[in-house]
Amino acid sequence: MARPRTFDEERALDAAMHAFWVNGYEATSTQDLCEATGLGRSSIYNTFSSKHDLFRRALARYMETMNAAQIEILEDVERTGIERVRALLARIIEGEFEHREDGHSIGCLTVNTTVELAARDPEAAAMLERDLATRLTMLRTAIRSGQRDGDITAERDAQTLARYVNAVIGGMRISAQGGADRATLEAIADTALDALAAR
Amino acid sequence: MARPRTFDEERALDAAMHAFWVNGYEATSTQDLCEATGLGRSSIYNTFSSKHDLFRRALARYMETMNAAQIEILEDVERTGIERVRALLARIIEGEFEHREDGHSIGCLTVNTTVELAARDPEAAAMLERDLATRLTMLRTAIRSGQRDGDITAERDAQTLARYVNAVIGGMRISAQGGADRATLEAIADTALDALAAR
DNA sequence: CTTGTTTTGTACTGACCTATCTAAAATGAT
DNA sequence: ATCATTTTAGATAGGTCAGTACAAAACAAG
Repeated sequence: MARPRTFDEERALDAAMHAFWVNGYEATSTQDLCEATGLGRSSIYNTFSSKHDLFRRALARYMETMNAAQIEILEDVERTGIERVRALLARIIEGEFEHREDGHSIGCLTVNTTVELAARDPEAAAMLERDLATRLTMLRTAIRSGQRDGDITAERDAQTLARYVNAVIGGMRISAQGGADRATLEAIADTALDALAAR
Repeated sequence: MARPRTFDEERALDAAMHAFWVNGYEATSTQDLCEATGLGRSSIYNTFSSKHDLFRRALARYMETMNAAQIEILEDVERTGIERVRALLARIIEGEFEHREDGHSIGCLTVNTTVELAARDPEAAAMLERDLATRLTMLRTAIRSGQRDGDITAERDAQTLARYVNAVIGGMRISAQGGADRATLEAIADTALDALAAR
């Protein structure tokens, strides 16, 4: 019994997420967010109560969609453990070339947020910590599966290997943002997998 | 035949560099820079003509000091190739624990700048590109030395391995900023070296 | 001690920042 | 059609931003 919204909240959230993803938190003004979402200031502040709140929701949404895509790869029972990790790295390279702006990779919002905000925004830090934990769990599962099958080395425990793969992913994203081309990223991924292979 | 400066330009530059390093470019205001350096606005604008210019000089200084320290490790003829790379990774871990603020690692200014500015600041991007090239050259040299001695795998070319090590370093710095402790970083480094080892 | 030059502190400028306020517009329920 | 409620647009507020203007202070050279 009141005026209905003329916009889709999730579409607006996606647009805001993209804006933060491309330019970072500080460099994205509320004016930028209005233009990115197509909403007026009132609508934004009415729906998401502040810039910081909107960022939190955008980050949460990014984590959800990203992890949903990665869990499918890492729990794919059709593949062996190491093949799942290889597929994950391939997916990440693909993502770096899907999400570009002016010929540059925009990287990964969680990595970008770790760099920009983790030290001075406890809420963002807590979200990143939880997200890291779930990603490590997914990785550990795939890695343990590979260790059981014998194609991933059993000389290091799954948690260590998971943290290593996670770090390599972060490094690949930085490399992509630094201008690395596809062949370079693929070579990094291939080399990184050498450390996982059973020998 | 005029009033002399009462401050040391290089000390001021170091202080500014540290401020940018901790908080990033956008989140460091000119007021912050005054407080960090102890200079007044006039002195800052008189010496460094703008915030952006000061940032450029701070970044250049960071790159110089960082690369000077790393070249010593990577060209240490007392060590084999792989030991040099191992020493480099150990040095980087050490650095992550030397440079902290409120219990958080402040990471690496070049990585932070790649994330925050590379896409929209062509000058910073050019500096980062040159810096990457010199770091890859240093790494390649050490890696080639290890390949000649037989302790680094010859199955991948030195350039690929250099890019891999560089990516791992970036990933370790992200991990550190994300809260990884020393043992975790050391385990990542050890695992990463498995991909370099001749087998 | 005067003159010329540079540095320095402080006040200021105009733009942009996040966020709010106000009132008109829109719509479902009665 | 009227009412209650919400969304929306636009103006506004108060603060902070990078950068400048200006005059006082500090010093070296003569």
